[in-house]
Amino acid sequence: MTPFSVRFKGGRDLNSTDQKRDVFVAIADPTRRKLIRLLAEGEELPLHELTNQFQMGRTAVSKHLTILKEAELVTNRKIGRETRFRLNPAPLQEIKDWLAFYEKFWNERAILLKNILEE
Amino acid sequence: MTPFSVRFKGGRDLNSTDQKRDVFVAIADPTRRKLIRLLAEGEELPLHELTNQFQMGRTAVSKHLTILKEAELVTNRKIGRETRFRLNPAPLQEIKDWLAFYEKFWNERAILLKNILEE
DNA sequence: ATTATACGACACCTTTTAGTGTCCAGTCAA
DNA sequence: TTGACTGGACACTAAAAGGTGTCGTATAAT
Repeated sequence: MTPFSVRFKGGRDLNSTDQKRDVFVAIADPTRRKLIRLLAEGEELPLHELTNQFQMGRTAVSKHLTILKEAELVTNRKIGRETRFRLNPAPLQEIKDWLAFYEKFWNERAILLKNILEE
Repeated sequence: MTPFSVRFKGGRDLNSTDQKRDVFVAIADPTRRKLIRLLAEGEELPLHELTNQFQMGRTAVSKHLTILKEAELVTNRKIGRETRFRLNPAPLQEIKDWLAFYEKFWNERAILLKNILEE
């Protein structure tokens, strides 16, 4: 193991580990959904303040935030000694689009059920 | 009366060990999303036919279907020697509701961005 | 009656996930 | 300057996830 293992996956630009996470995976974890909720309400929050809202340690929360960041659901910047996080809801659009496709199926189903009941 | 179990939102339901899976987790896996897609298009499909659509073995597909079933996204019944699966899109409503809450945030954000651009 | 198909139930393996604790470096406050 | 916050970077671990192969048993086909 090299001390600084640089791994670009597909010719990514920039320095940081831009792992490109699946949004579906990102929102699958309840802790991460709670983080999203907190950031939606709290505008911009530092790590330690977010950590206060959980029973787990700072490291764990930080990791969750990293995953959210990789899914681009969150951005962060350093202010003094703290790192403040902000929600970016845009990637949720993908979920919405995915759902939209199936919406017609549960409408069809509802109509079907209604017809059956009317017989 | 349908031969397979009818389910309601909060109500208890019939025989099996209903593990109650998180819908968010259920849709996090791409294989399971593809299964949902196939079942949406295919009405009612047996396991072996679903398995044909993947490179993995039958056992793996079956496990994914179990998870979908535990999330109540899928129902199944035995016809002769085959087990046929059917989509139940209803639980997707939970995802939709969850998204709806954040929709206002990305609208606010869009408005904010628009205002900035107009300056 | 025999053979092929479909699938549940296991046992098993590897990788990922979600958490921990420790160490070190900036930053702020006294 | 000293000392307390804040958090990044590891190293490590237990459990869950996602696969595999095999065996036994209904069912269907010949």
